[in-house]
Amino acid sequence: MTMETTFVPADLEARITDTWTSANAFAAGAGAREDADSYTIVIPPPNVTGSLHIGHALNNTLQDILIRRKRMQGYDVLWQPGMDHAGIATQMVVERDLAERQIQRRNLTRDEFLNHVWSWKNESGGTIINQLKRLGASCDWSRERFTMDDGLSKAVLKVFVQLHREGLVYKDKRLVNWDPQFETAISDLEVENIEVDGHMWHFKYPLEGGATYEYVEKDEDGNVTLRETRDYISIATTRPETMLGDGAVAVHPSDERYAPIIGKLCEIPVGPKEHRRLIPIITDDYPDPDFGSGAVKITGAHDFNDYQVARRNHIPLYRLMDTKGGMRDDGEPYAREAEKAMAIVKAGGEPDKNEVDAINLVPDEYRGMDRFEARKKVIADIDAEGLMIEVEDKRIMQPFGDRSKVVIEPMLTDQWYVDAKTLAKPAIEAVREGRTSFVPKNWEKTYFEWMENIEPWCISRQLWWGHRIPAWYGPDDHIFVAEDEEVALDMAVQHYLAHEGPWKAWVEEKMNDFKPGEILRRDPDVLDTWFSSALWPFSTLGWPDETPELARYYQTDVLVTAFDIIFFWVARMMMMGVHFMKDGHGKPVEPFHTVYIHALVRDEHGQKMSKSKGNVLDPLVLIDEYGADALRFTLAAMAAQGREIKLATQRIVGYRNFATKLWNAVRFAQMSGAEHKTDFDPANVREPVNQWILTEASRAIAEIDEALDGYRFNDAAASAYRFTWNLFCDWYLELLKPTLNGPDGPAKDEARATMAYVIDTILALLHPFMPFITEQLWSETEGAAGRRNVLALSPWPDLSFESEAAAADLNWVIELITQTRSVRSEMNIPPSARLTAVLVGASEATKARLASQGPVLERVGRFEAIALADSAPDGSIQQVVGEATLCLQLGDVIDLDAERARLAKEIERLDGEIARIDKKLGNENFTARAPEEVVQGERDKRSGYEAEKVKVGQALERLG
RNA sequence: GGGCGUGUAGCUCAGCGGGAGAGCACUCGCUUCACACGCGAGGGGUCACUGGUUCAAUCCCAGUCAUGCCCACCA
Repeated sequence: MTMETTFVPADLEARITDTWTSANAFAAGAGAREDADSYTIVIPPPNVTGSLHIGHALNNTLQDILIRRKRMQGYDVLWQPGMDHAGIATQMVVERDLAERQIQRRNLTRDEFLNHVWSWKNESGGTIINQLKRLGASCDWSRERFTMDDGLSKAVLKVFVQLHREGLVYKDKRLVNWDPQFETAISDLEVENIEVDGHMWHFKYPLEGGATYEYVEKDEDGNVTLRETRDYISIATTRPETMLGDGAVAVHPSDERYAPIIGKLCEIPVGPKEHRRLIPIITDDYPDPDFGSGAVKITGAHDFNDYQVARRNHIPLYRLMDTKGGMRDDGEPYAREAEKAMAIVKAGGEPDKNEVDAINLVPDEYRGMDRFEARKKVIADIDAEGLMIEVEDKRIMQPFGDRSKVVIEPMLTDQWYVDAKTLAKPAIEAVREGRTSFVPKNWEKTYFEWMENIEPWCISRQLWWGHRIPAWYGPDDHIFVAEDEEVALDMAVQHYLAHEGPWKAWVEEKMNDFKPGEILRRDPDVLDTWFSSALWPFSTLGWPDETPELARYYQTDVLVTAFDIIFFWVARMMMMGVHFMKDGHGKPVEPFHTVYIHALVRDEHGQKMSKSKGNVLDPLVLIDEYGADALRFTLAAMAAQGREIKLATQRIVGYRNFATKLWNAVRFAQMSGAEHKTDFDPANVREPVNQWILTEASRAIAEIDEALDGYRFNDAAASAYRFTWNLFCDWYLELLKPTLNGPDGPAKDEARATMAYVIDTILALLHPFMPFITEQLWSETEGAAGRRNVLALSPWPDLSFESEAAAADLNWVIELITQTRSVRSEMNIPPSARLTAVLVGASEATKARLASQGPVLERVGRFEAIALADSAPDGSIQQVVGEATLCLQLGDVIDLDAERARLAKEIERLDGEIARIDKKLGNENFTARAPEEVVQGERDKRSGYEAEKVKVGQALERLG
């Protein structure tokens, strides 16, 4: 076997992937022990339109680390992959695609369009799956699922129908967030509120018939600051175009300024003068008397606050806009429509929603106008009449669609809702009682906060791509919800036959000559994408069928995601999971017992990565350049809990170097005859250096296990890094060199075998982090080891080995060499110079160490020889190592002044330490109240420093 | 307005009651027979500020300042 000096990831990543594939290494249960527990993670399904960004890379790296370790530990592992159909995103992409071929969706039938989507999906969709494979994600790819698959669609239907039957899904007409670009409703979560520069316009709403009143303003002490006669009420608004739909003006009941005109009518100062609408001045607790003029226009159909006020006060809701956000262009001429509206106002009482909705209160000259154009015209018209009081510049919060980026309109429409409040209760309990817990724990607060204030979830979307709502409407618009049309039809027939009325005879007649679709119309809307995502942990396992996979792998273990998905997805999976999944006793089974929330990845300055800023790091480019292993290790090493990840390519370079280091260490071991023995037993190891590295390996394994069990990926990565580089490479391999270069014999054999064993341990420990290079190195050493398996299916290291004696020996060796190097550097002794040294005042133990470790010390410390002596030779540099003093004999070359200075500095340092401890020990409160072992520890440290100081002092004396 | 978080070496970050750490950057020295994507040795920090608890505080508590994010209906 020959290995290049540098590890080139691009050459072997594809090959290693093939190795895993042909070993079937990622299949559910691969390599599992008999009677193994299951370990399941469902992937957060990426959008079918998606491509791998750095957030995906982090998310899937962390999952893969968990999965690969559990697999190696012998669990029955399933990492369930798949994709989300991403309703709006996909429809958008396909529509754009079609537009390039001069095809408009509106010119296609629904089925034609859906065919286009499916063929787009088959040709261009799902590139992210291959990108995940490049990252090394060890999902069971044979089980890939798609939220629009037959099985998952069946789950969606069942859930919708059952929730409807239980009254937890219902249809309602209320204000929703409307996206005028996509012409669909969206949920609260899909709205981003962004602060933008805006204006607030103050207008006069004249009182009916030119009436006047005494307007009085007072300061806090009740002194009158303004008194004037007014024939108007002052209204402020950020959205003048909605004035056309005003239903009232509201003031606070305690606001004395307006008390004289409560119950009177005022005029909306827009539209043809002869048909200005009059609206009542009412009281409500909503207006804040201290804000603006204290009077608020109430536009119930176009503002969420106003909607509440309007409903409370029986004010009609006038819809002004069409689905594109333009001013309505339907109905009768404005004059006629305004009369209808006035008739309603005069009649009083609760207006019929549908009747009001049919009224188009947009003046004729505004009809069909874009909403922003209409705003300009309203302002200009009012200004021209002299009714504008002022324009205020103001930062305002404006809602935008998270996909379309256009301004969202509150719109009065019929939509389907999930009663989230009811479903949230048991989902809150599950977390409250610890059956599901968040890591880090503080995210539970965020979860509770949202779940306890949850609003009805709008689940219908006016799109074509998605799960079509299984609701059918009869000729009288009666709703029948069922899993298919046949059942719905049965329900309808029974319904109509059972109810006397105009439709009974009609149905009886149709029954004789039935044509599908003649009696029932299906709801055209589809469900919110997140509705199907909410079922992902069990729908992917076959539910509603009782499959073996469902029994085996549900409940899943941990869900790994970023905090921005808690509301969209985690909360909804919790709601659906506890509602639909029950154990044998009917108790809810949560979809996962742990939710691990990781950070968002930022650029190196903490800025959000975005195309416009040009600071996007593309994981695929990084993989090409540095290898998937380097990227993965970097992400893991930086994934500390509770902190965002500021990713700099410098770090990736550093971990690429780490991969190269590992590569060369194994290369060196191979060249040195490392022997991978399957029957290697640490208990039979005799040499201290080998016992020491096994002790350290054992510690590293324990650290990594503990860290990964606690989802502290960064700690695990740091332990693996330190052990591999700073202990194994920097010390162990160096210390082994004399033996490896020496004569054949038991010592060399043991070195070769131990070295090979520890390398296997390192490869296994690093495998979850760096699967490619470790798998490659594992196969490089195949011949000697007689490997049975790919590393991915090999056992996770399980070593408990400790030799205190060996650790003490080697720590002494390391200290001696380190100190000598330090002295060399300080005294400008060339690294190449081989020194002669004697050890003075050595204990029996140290003498024994010197005897056994002598050759190693000489080689690694670059000594000509180290002998024992009773006293320090003249003209030597002395350093205290433990209880002994090492004297470096330099003859004439020694710079006595420099050496005196060095020793004096050392004494100064020791004096400082001793003084600090004395201060502590001199404090009676400390000696009396601190734990005995802490006090004793300080005393021990003090005597150590004291002894060292004596020896350094002696060395100084000898210099004269 | 509510909630969560962060301020530690030039930079990016660990640590979190008893001797201030890592990586990168920096300085110095190395053609040491695995590796210059390397080896060795260093310099560099009133651990934001002010109080408090404690024998002991970078760490716990309170407040201040700075800074980031999430949620929210001030027209």
